[in-house]
Amino acid sequence: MLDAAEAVVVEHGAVRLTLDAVAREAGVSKGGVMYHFPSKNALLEALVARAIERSHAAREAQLGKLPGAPGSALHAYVRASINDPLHNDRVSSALLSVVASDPKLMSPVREFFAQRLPAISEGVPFDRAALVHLATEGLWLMELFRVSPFNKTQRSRIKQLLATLAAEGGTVP
Amino acid sequence: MLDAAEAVVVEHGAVRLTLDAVAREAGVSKGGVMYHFPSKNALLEALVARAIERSHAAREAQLGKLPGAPGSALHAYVRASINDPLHNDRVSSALLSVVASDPKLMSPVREFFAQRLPAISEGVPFDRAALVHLATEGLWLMELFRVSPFNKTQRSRIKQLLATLAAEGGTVP
DNA sequence: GTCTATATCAAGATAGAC
DNA sequence: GTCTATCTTGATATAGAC
Repeated sequence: MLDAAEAVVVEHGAVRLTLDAVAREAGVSKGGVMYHFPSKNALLEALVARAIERSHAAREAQLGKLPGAPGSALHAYVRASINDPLHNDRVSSALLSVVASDPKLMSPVREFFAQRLPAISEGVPFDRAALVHLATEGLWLMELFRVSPFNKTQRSRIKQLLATLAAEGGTVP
Repeated sequence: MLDAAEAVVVEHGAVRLTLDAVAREAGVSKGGVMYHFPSKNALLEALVARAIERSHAAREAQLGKLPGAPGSALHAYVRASINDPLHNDRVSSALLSVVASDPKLMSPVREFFAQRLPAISEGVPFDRAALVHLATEGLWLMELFRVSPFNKTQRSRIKQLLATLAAEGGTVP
């Protein structure tokens, strides 16, 4: 059922995430959908929770692949965030614009960000953690809204730059 | 009329930017609103254009206040973006979530970003321009969505860091 | 130019049969 | 658990009077 909802969101955007559309996609009727989710907000909440969980998992996975040095948590975060568009990104992307307009739906997202900062900052000076975090998030969000002005070459250069900064710091010319 | 629409957007969010609400705020009737804007999308387009224009003007204003050294365009951009919440930010904030779900409305925004990058990159190495740009945009967007995990102290430290990097570059520890 | 009245529609939600 | 049918609401948009 959530899979069907995600499919709708990815395909048509979250604005057109209607109970009808989910029902059609899932091969059931509206009534069937509303048995599982008493309201549309409940459905959105579940989608948000899932996206957060996946994002967390992606970061953990990257962390497992890196040797445990200072800055590795930050580095893992960068690697997990800057990737070729993954399924979860497409879902988050479409979701964000709808979720953002409802403070109640945003609150788990806010908490997610609040908890992530200390986790990725571990063993790294504040300036470095903040800068890398903000730039990574900036790229992610700009790509989410499809307003990133960087081309493929520039993007991979940025990717490299952020990875280096995350792992060792460095000088910005 | 646009002022009324902005007032509604700021106060109740763009989701509730209805023709009724605009009419009430402007002190006219729905018919009156629709005389000026044939459709709701036309109204949104006008709001987007206005927000873009103001954003551009804010940057120009900062640029005028800085001595013309290499990196001053980037520095001016940082100063214009990182400020205590201005009226235009509140409008953009509320607008973005609605506009983002309509590619047609997003296209002027996309163009704005594309044209801004070369403007603020002038006379600055790519790495520095990209990093500062992304981090600034990251902070702006996170604050837009109220998910920034930084407190007041941290924020002003970041502000200082970005200003320094924009103006002279530097070392990230 | 601005108003009122109305058409039209899409969507969330409810109730009760099966 | 899932379906159909129906209610209700809120919003865009149109038509035509003033």
